[in-house]
Amino acid sequence: MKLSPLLQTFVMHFGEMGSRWGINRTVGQIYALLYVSEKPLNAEEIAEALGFSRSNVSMGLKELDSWRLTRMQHLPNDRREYFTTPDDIWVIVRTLVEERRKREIDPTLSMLRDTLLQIPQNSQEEHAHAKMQEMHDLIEMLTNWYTDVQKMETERLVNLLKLGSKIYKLYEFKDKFTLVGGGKSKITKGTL
Amino acid sequence: MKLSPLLQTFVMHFGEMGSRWGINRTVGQIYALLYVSEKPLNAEEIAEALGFSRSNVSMGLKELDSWRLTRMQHLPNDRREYFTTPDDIWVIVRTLVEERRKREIDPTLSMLRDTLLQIPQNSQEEHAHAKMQEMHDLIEMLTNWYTDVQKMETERLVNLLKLGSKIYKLYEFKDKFTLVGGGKSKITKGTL
DNA sequence: TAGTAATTTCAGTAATTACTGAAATGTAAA
DNA sequence: TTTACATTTCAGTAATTACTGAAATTACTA
Repeated sequence: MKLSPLLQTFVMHFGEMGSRWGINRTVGQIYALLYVSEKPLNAEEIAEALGFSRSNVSMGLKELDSWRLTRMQHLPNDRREYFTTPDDIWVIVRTLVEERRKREIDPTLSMLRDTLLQIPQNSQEEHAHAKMQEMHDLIEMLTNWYTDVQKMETERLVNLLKLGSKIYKLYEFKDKFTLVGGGKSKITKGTL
Repeated sequence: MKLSPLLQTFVMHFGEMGSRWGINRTVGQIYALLYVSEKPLNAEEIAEALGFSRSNVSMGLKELDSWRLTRMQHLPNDRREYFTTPDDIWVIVRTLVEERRKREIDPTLSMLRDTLLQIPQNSQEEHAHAKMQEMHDLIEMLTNWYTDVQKMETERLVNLLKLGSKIYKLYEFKDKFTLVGGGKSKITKGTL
Protein backbone atom coordinates (compact mmCIF):
# COMPACT_ATOMS: atom_id res chain seq x y z
CA MET A 1 0.00 0.00 0.00
CA LYS A 2 1.27 3.41 -0.93
CA LEU A 3 -0.03 6.42 0.94
CA SER A 4 -1.65 9.24 -1.00
CA PRO A 5 -0.23 12.71 -0.24
CA LEU A 6 -3.35 13.49 1.78
CA LEU A 7 -2.79 10.60 4.16
CA GLN A 8 0.95 11.14 4.06
CA THR A 9 0.61 14.63 5.53
CA PHE A 10 -1.66 13.46 8.29
CA VAL A 11 0.42 10.44 9.23
CA MET A 12 3.70 12.37 9.23
CA HIS A 13 2.26 15.09 11.39
CA PHE A 14 1.33 12.59 14.06
CA GLY A 15 4.79 11.16 13.85
CA GLU A 16 6.23 14.57 14.72
CA MET A 17 3.66 15.19 17.42
CA GLY A 18 4.30 11.77 18.91
CA SER A 19 7.92 12.59 19.53
CA ARG A 20 6.84 15.81 21.20
CA TRP A 21 5.01 13.65 23.71
CA GLY A 22 6.71 10.68 25.26
CA ILE A 23 5.43 8.52 22.40
CA ASN A 24 7.86 7.87 19.57
CA ARG A 25 7.54 8.69 15.90
CA THR A 26 6.77 5.12 14.86
CA VAL A 27 3.91 4.74 17.30
CA GLY A 28 2.41 8.08 16.32
CA GLN A 29 2.49 7.20 12.65
CA ILE A 30 1.02 3.75 13.15
CA TYR A 31 -1.84 5.19 15.13
CA ALA A 32 -2.56 7.92 12.63
CA LEU A 33 -2.56 5.40 9.81
CA LEU A 34 -5.00 3.12 11.59
CA TYR A 35 -7.17 6.08 12.47
CA VAL A 36 -7.74 7.18 8.89
CA SER A 37 -7.67 3.77 7.33
CA GLU A 38 -10.85 2.57 5.67
CA LYS A 39 -10.36 -1.01 6.66
CA PRO A 40 -8.38 -2.93 9.27
CA LEU A 41 -4.69 -3.37 8.51
CA ASN A 42 -2.30 -6.15 9.34
CA ALA A 43 1.24 -5.61 10.55
CA GLU A 44 2.74 -6.33 7.16
CA GLU A 45 0.61 -3.65 5.49
CA ILE A 46 1.50 -1.12 8.16
CA ALA A 47 5.20 -1.87 7.81
CA GLU A 48 4.99 -1.47 4.06
CA ALA A 49 2.95 1.72 4.13
CA LEU A 50 5.25 3.42 6.63
CA GLY A 51 8.56 1.89 5.61
CA PHE A 52 9.35 0.38 8.98
CA SER A 53 10.64 -3.08 9.72
CA ARG A 54 8.13 -5.73 10.60
CA SER A 55 9.56 -6.00 14.10
CA ASN A 56 9.31 -2.30 14.71
CA VAL A 57 5.64 -2.41 13.83
CA SER A 58 5.16 -5.28 16.22
CA MET A 59 6.67 -3.22 19.04
CA GLY A 60 4.63 -0.18 18.09
CA LEU A 61 1.39 -2.13 18.13
CA LYS A 62 2.31 -3.56 21.51
CA GLU A 63 2.85 -0.05 22.82
CA LEU A 64 -0.50 1.12 21.43
CA ASP A 65 -2.16 -1.89 22.96
CA SER A 66 -0.77 -0.93 26.36
CA TRP A 67 -2.50 2.42 25.86
CA ARG A 68 -5.70 0.53 24.94
CA LEU A 69 -5.90 2.58 21.76
CA THR A 70 -6.22 -0.21 19.21
CA ARG A 71 -8.58 -3.06 18.52
CA MET A 72 -7.51 -6.38 17.05
CA GLN A 73 -9.60 -8.67 14.89
CA HIS A 74 -9.40 -11.54 12.45
CA LEU A 75 -10.68 -11.71 8.90
CA PRO A 76 -12.25 -14.85 7.43
CA ASN A 77 -9.70 -17.32 6.04
CA ASP A 78 -6.77 -15.21 7.13
CA ARG A 79 -4.62 -16.05 10.13
CA ARG A 80 -3.09 -12.61 10.33
CA GLU A 81 -4.15 -10.09 12.95
CA TYR A 82 -5.87 -6.95 11.74
CA PHE A 83 -5.87 -3.69 13.64
CA THR A 84 -8.18 -0.70 13.89
CA THR A 85 -8.85 2.20 16.21
CA PRO A 86 -12.18 2.54 18.04
CA ASP A 87 -14.93 3.94 15.80
CA ASP A 88 -16.15 6.46 18.31
CA ILE A 89 -13.69 9.30 18.67
CA TRP A 90 -14.98 10.01 22.18
CA VAL A 91 -13.90 6.56 23.23
CA ILE A 92 -10.45 7.47 22.01
CA VAL A 93 -10.41 10.74 23.94
CA ARG A 94 -11.66 9.16 27.12
CA THR A 95 -9.13 6.34 26.90
CA LEU A 96 -6.30 8.77 26.30
CA VAL A 97 -7.23 10.84 29.32
CA GLU A 98 -7.61 7.77 31.52
CA GLU A 99 -4.27 6.36 30.51
CA ARG A 100 -2.40 9.61 30.91
CA ARG A 101 -4.01 10.01 34.27
CA LYS A 102 -2.96 6.54 35.33
CA ARG A 103 0.61 7.07 34.14
CA GLU A 104 1.21 10.68 35.08
CA ILE A 105 -1.31 12.07 37.53
CA ASP A 106 -1.85 9.13 39.84
CA PRO A 107 1.84 8.52 40.58
CA THR A 108 2.33 12.24 41.17
CA LEU A 109 -0.61 12.46 43.55
CA SER A 110 0.63 9.43 45.40
CA MET A 111 4.15 10.87 45.68
CA LEU A 112 2.69 14.13 46.98
CA ARG A 113 0.52 12.37 49.54
CA ASP A 114 3.45 10.35 50.84
CA THR A 115 5.66 13.39 51.04
CA LEU A 116 3.00 15.45 52.75
CA LEU A 117 2.86 12.94 55.59
CA GLN A 118 6.35 13.93 56.65
CA ILE A 119 6.68 16.65 59.26
CA PRO A 120 8.66 19.63 57.92
CA GLN A 121 11.89 20.06 59.91
CA ASN A 122 12.79 23.64 59.10
CA SER A 123 11.47 26.70 57.34
CA GLN A 124 12.69 25.49 53.97
CA GLU A 125 10.76 22.27 54.33
CA GLU A 126 7.84 24.18 55.76
CA HIS A 127 7.62 26.25 52.62
CA ALA A 128 8.07 23.27 50.30
CA HIS A 129 5.38 21.44 52.23
CA ALA A 130 2.91 24.26 51.69
CA LYS A 131 3.68 24.43 47.98
CA MET A 132 3.25 20.71 47.60
CA GLN A 133 -0.04 20.86 49.44
CA GLU A 134 -1.19 23.54 47.04
CA MET A 135 -0.20 21.45 44.05
CA HIS A 136 -1.82 18.37 45.51
CA ASP A 137 -5.12 20.16 46.12
CA LEU A 138 -5.18 21.63 42.64
CA ILE A 139 -4.49 18.34 40.90
CA GLU A 140 -7.08 16.65 43.05
CA MET A 141 -9.67 19.25 42.16
CA LEU A 142 -9.02 18.89 38.46
CA THR A 143 -9.09 15.12 38.51
CA ASN A 144 -12.24 15.09 40.61
CA TRP A 145 -13.83 17.34 38.06
CA TYR A 146 -12.82 14.99 35.30
CA THR A 147 -13.95 11.88 37.19
CA ASP A 148 -17.31 13.54 37.54
CA VAL A 149 -17.94 14.76 33.98
CA GLN A 150 -16.40 11.63 32.55
CA LYS A 151 -19.39 9.70 33.88
CA MET A 152 -21.79 11.71 31.74
CA GLU A 153 -22.92 10.27 28.47
CA THR A 154 -21.28 11.87 25.49
CA GLU A 155 -24.27 13.82 24.28
CA ARG A 156 -24.65 15.57 27.61
CA LEU A 157 -20.97 16.17 27.93
CA VAL A 158 -20.96 17.81 24.52
CA ASN A 159 -23.79 20.06 25.60
CA LEU A 160 -21.93 21.05 28.71
CA LEU A 161 -18.78 21.79 26.73
CA LYS A 162 -20.62 23.83 24.15
CA LEU A 163 -22.17 25.88 26.90
CA GLY A 164 -18.77 26.62 28.43
CA SER A 165 -18.75 29.50 30.87
CA LYS A 166 -22.26 30.53 29.85
CA ILE A 167 -23.67 27.96 32.17
CA TYR A 168 -22.12 29.94 34.97
CA LYS A 169 -24.62 32.69 34.40
CA LEU A 170 -27.33 30.24 35.23
CA TYR A 171 -25.45 29.15 38.30
CA GLU A 172 -25.25 32.71 39.53
CA PHE A 173 -29.01 33.02 39.47
CA LYS A 174 -29.18 30.23 41.98
CA ASP A 175 -28.22 32.64 44.74
CA LYS A 176 -30.17 35.58 43.48
CA PHE A 177 -33.49 34.01 42.77
CA THR A 178 -35.88 31.40 43.91
CA LEU A 179 -36.52 29.31 40.90
CA VAL A 180 -40.08 28.09 40.67
CA GLY A 181 -40.57 24.91 38.70
CA GLY A 182 -43.51 24.21 36.43
CA GLY A 183 -43.63 20.54 37.45
CA LYS A 184 -43.31 18.61 40.64
CA SER A 185 -39.95 20.01 41.62
CA LYS A 186 -38.94 23.31 43.01
CA ILE A 187 -35.39 24.54 43.04
CA THR A 188 -34.39 26.49 46.07
CA LYS A 189 -31.11 27.56 47.57
CA GLY A 190 -29.05 24.63 48.57
CA THR A 191 -30.42 22.28 45.98
CA LEU A 192 -27.10 22.26 44.19
CA MET B 1 22.91 23.89 48.89
CA LYS B 2 22.14 20.29 49.70
CA LEU B 3 18.58 19.06 49.23
CA SER B 4 16.77 17.50 52.15
CA PRO B 5 15.23 14.07 51.42
CA LEU B 6 11.81 15.71 51.31
CA LEU B 7 12.79 18.03 48.48
CA GLN B 8 14.91 15.34 46.88
CA THR B 9 11.89 13.09 46.38
CA PHE B 10 9.82 15.84 44.87
CA VAL B 11 12.52 17.10 42.54
CA MET B 12 13.49 13.64 41.33
CA HIS B 13 9.88 12.76 40.64
CA PHE B 14 9.53 15.72 38.32
CA GLY B 15 12.72 14.72 36.61
CA GLU B 16 11.19 11.36 35.78
CA MET B 17 7.87 12.87 34.78
CA GLY B 18 9.62 15.42 32.60
CA SER B 19 11.15 12.72 30.48
CA ARG B 20 7.73 11.14 30.13
CA TRP B 21 6.64 14.37 28.46
CA GLY B 22 8.79 15.94 25.79
CA ILE B 23 10.63 17.88 28.51
CA ASN B 24 13.94 16.43 29.66
CA ARG B 25 15.00 15.37 33.11
CA THR B 26 17.13 18.43 33.74
CA VAL B 27 14.36 20.87 32.93
CA GLY B 28 11.85 18.98 35.08
CA GLN B 29 14.18 19.00 38.05
CA ILE B 30 15.07 22.65 37.72
CA TYR B 31 11.43 23.60 37.63
CA ALA B 32 10.51 21.46 40.60
CA LEU B 33 13.36 22.94 42.59
CA LEU B 34 12.32 26.50 41.82
CA TYR B 35 8.72 25.64 42.61
CA VAL B 36 9.39 24.50 46.15
CA SER B 37 12.24 26.85 46.88
CA GLU B 38 11.70 29.41 49.62
CA LYS B 39 13.70 32.10 47.89
CA PRO B 40 14.90 32.85 44.36
CA LEU B 41 17.90 30.83 43.20
CA ASN B 42 20.72 31.70 40.86
CA ALA B 43 22.08 29.37 38.21
CA GLU B 44 25.09 28.44 40.30
CA GLU B 45 22.91 27.35 43.21
CA ILE B 46 20.69 25.31 40.93
CA ALA B 47 23.69 23.60 39.35
CA GLU B 48 25.11 22.74 42.75
CA ALA B 49 21.82 21.51 44.22
CA LEU B 50 21.09 19.23 41.27
CA GLY B 51 24.61 18.24 40.31
CA PHE B 52 24.42 19.56 36.75
CA SER B 53 26.99 21.59 34.91
CA ARG B 54 26.53 25.33 34.89
CA SER B 55 25.96 25.30 31.13
CA ASN B 56 23.29 22.66 31.38
CA VAL B 57 21.42 24.79 33.87
CA SER B 58 21.70 27.73 31.53
CA MET B 59 20.09 25.72 28.74
CA GLY B 60 17.42 24.40 31.07
CA LEU B 61 16.48 27.88 32.23
CA LYS B 62 16.31 29.03 28.64
CA GLU B 63 13.94 26.21 27.85
CA LEU B 64 11.74 27.05 30.85
CA ASP B 65 11.76 30.67 29.79
CA SER B 66 10.45 29.68 26.36
CA TRP B 67 7.56 28.04 28.20
CA ARG B 68 7.10 31.27 30.18
CA LEU B 69 7.24 29.24 33.38
CA THR B 70 9.93 31.16 35.24
CA ARG B 71 10.45 34.68 36.48
CA MET B 72 13.84 36.39 36.64
CA GLN B 73 14.90 39.04 39.11
CA HIS B 74 17.93 40.74 40.62
CA LEU B 75 18.92 41.00 44.26
CA PRO B 76 20.51 44.15 45.73
CA ASN B 77 24.28 44.29 45.29
CA ASP B 78 24.36 41.08 43.30
CA ARG B 79 24.81 40.95 39.55
CA ARG B 80 23.61 37.39 39.24
CA GLU B 81 20.18 36.51 37.93
CA TYR B 82 17.76 34.89 40.35
CA PHE B 83 14.89 32.69 39.28
CA THR B 84 11.49 31.80 40.68
CA THR B 85 8.20 30.34 39.52
CA PRO B 86 5.01 32.40 39.58
CA ASP B 87 3.46 32.56 43.06
CA ASP B 88 -0.03 31.78 41.89
CA ILE B 89 -0.34 28.14 40.89
CA TRP B 90 -3.25 28.99 38.62
CA VAL B 91 -0.97 31.21 36.60
CA ILE B 92 1.27 28.20 36.15
CA VAL B 93 -1.59 25.98 35.05
CA ARG B 94 -2.96 28.52 32.63
CA THR B 95 0.47 29.14 31.13
CA LEU B 96 1.11 25.45 30.74
CA VAL B 97 -2.16 24.91 28.93
CA GLU B 98 -1.61 27.91 26.67
CA GLU B 99 1.87 26.83 25.70
CA ARG B 100 0.93 23.24 25.06
CA ARG B 101 -1.95 24.47 22.99
CA LYS B 102 0.32 26.71 20.96
CA ARG B 103 2.84 23.95 20.39
CA GLU B 104 0.61 20.94 19.92
CA ILE B 105 -3.00 21.81 19.26
CA ASP B 106 -2.70 24.82 16.99
CA PRO B 107 -0.31 23.21 14.50
CA THR B 108 -2.52 20.13 14.41
CA LEU B 109 -5.66 22.14 13.78
CA SER B 110 -3.93 24.07 11.06
CA MET B 111 -2.67 20.89 9.40
CA LEU B 112 -6.17 19.45 9.55
CA ARG B 113 -7.72 22.58 8.05
CA ASP B 114 -5.24 22.61 5.20
CA THR B 115 -5.76 18.95 4.51
CA LEU B 116 -9.52 19.24 4.65
CA LEU B 117 -9.44 21.79 1.84
CA GLN B 118 -8.33 19.08 -0.57
CA ILE B 119 -10.96 17.21 -2.50
CA PRO B 120 -10.86 13.47 -1.77
CA GLN B 121 -10.00 11.52 -4.94
CA ASN B 122 -11.20 8.04 -4.04
CA SER B 123 -13.05 6.15 -1.36
CA GLN B 124 -9.94 5.78 0.75
CA GLU B 125 -9.41 9.52 0.79
CA GLU B 126 -13.11 10.03 1.30
CA HIS B 127 -13.01 8.01 4.46
CA ALA B 128 -9.83 9.67 5.72
CA HIS B 129 -11.37 13.05 5.02
CA ALA B 130 -14.39 12.24 7.15
CA LYS B 131 -12.24 10.99 10.02
CA MET B 132 -10.10 14.11 9.90
CA GLN B 133 -13.18 16.29 9.91
CA GLU B 134 -14.38 14.46 12.98
CA MET B 135 -11.07 14.99 14.72
CA HIS B 136 -10.95 18.62 13.70
CA ASP B 137 -14.42 19.30 15.05
CA LEU B 138 -13.69 17.59 18.32
CA ILE B 139 -10.45 19.44 18.93
CA GLU B 140 -12.11 22.68 18.01
CA MET B 141 -14.93 22.06 20.45
CA LEU B 142 -12.53 21.30 23.28
CA THR B 143 -10.32 24.29 22.61
CA ASN B 144 -13.32 26.57 22.29
CA TRP B 145 -14.49 25.34 25.65
CA TYR B 146 -11.10 26.07 27.13
CA THR B 147 -10.85 29.50 25.50
CA ASP B 148 -14.16 30.30 27.07
CA VAL B 149 -13.63 29.12 30.64
CA GLN B 150 -10.07 30.38 30.62
CA LYS B 151 -11.47 33.91 30.54
CA MET B 152 -13.19 33.43 33.88
CA GLU B 153 -11.50 34.65 37.00
CA THR B 154 -9.99 31.90 39.06
CA GLU B 155 -12.52 31.97 41.86
CA ARG B 156 -15.39 31.41 39.48
CA LEU B 157 -13.55 28.78 37.56
CA VAL B 158 -12.90 26.90 40.77
CA ASN B 159 -16.60 27.05 41.59
CA LEU B 160 -17.47 25.69 38.21
CA LEU B 161 -14.96 22.88 38.54
CA LYS B 162 -16.17 21.93 42.00
CA LEU B 163 -19.70 21.77 40.72
CA GLY B 164 -18.68 19.38 37.93
CA SER B 165 -21.56 17.57 36.31
CA LYS B 166 -23.96 18.72 39.03
CA ILE B 167 -24.38 21.98 37.21
CA TYR B 168 -25.91 19.98 34.43
CA LYS B 169 -28.92 19.27 36.58
CA LEU B 170 -29.56 22.96 36.70
CA TYR B 171 -29.14 23.17 32.97
CA GLU B 172 -31.75 20.50 32.47
CA PHE B 173 -34.31 22.52 34.37
CA LYS B 174 -33.91 25.23 31.82
CA ASP B 175 -36.02 23.28 29.39
CA LYS B 176 -38.49 21.95 31.91
CA PHE B 177 -39.31 25.08 33.78
CA THR B 178 -39.79 28.73 33.43
CA LEU B 179 -37.51 30.25 35.98
CA VAL B 180 -38.96 33.30 37.59
CA GLY B 181 -36.46 35.77 38.96
CA GLY B 182 -36.85 37.72 42.18
CA GLY B 183 -35.15 40.75 40.73
CA LYS B 184 -35.26 42.56 37.43
CA SER B 185 -34.41 39.58 35.27
CA LYS B 186 -36.40 36.61 34.20
CA ILE B 187 -34.87 33.50 32.72
CA THR B 188 -36.83 31.90 29.97
CA LYS B 189 -36.10 29.37 27.31
CA GLY B 190 -33.46 30.59 24.95
CA THR B 191 -31.67 32.76 27.43
CA LEU B 192 -28.70 30.42 27.44
C1' DT C 1 37.59 52.03 28.96
C1' DA C 2 39.78 48.14 31.10
C1' DG C 3 38.93 44.62 33.99
C1' DT C 4 36.08 41.22 36.09
C1' DA C 5 32.11 38.53 36.92
C1' DA C 6 28.10 36.23 34.90
C1' DT C 7 25.95 34.03 31.22
C1' DT C 8 25.54 31.78 26.78
C1' DT C 9 27.10 29.19 22.94
C1' DC C 10 28.83 25.32 20.81
C1' DA C 11 31.69 21.45 19.40
C1' DG C 12 32.67 17.18 21.16
C1' DT C 13 31.23 13.19 23.84
C1' DA C 14 28.22 10.43 26.74
C1' DA C 15 23.87 8.41 27.43
C1' DT C 16 19.59 7.14 25.87
C1' DT C 17 16.23 5.72 22.74
C1' DA C 18 14.80 3.89 18.26
C1' DC C 19 15.18 0.50 14.92
C1' DT C 20 16.62 -3.72 12.40
C1' DG C 21 17.38 -8.58 11.14
C1' DA C 22 17.85 -13.02 12.76
C1' DA C 23 16.31 -16.36 15.84
C1' DA C 24 12.76 -18.05 18.85
C1' DT C 25 8.17 -18.68 19.88
C1' DG C 26 3.39 -19.15 18.94
C1' DT C 27 -0.63 -20.82 16.11
C1' DA C 28 -3.60 -23.00 13.06
C1' DA C 29 -4.41 -26.05 9.13
C1' DA C 30 -3.11 -30.42 6.92
C1' DT D 1 2.38 -34.42 14.88
C1' DT D 2 4.33 -31.86 11.06
C1' DT D 3 4.41 -28.00 8.21
C1' DA D 4 3.77 -23.40 7.02
C1' DC D 5 3.01 -19.07 8.23
C1' DA D 6 2.59 -15.21 11.76
C1' DT D 7 4.27 -12.79 15.60
C1' DT D 8 7.49 -11.59 19.22
C1' DT D 9 11.87 -11.16 21.29
C1' DC D 10 16.33 -9.53 21.58
C1' DA D 11 21.17 -8.47 20.74
C1' DG D 12 23.50 -5.39 17.98
C1' DT D 13 23.66 -0.96 15.69
C1' DA D 14 21.98 3.50 14.17
C1' DA D 15 20.10 7.79 15.35
C1' DT D 16 18.88 11.08 18.53
C1' DT D 17 19.09 13.62 22.58
C1' DA D 18 21.43 15.16 26.78
C1' DC D 19 25.29 17.01 28.86
C1' DT D 20 29.95 19.01 29.59
C1' DG D 21 33.95 22.15 29.44
C1' DA D 22 36.14 25.61 27.02
C1' DA D 23 35.66 29.71 24.52
C1' DA D 24 32.94 33.65 23.33
C1' DT D 25 29.81 37.04 24.58
C1' DT D 26 27.45 40.11 27.55
C1' DA D 27 26.96 43.13 31.47
C1' DC D 28 28.46 45.48 35.17
C1' DT D 29 32.02 48.12 38.05
C1' DA D 30 35.71 50.85 39.02
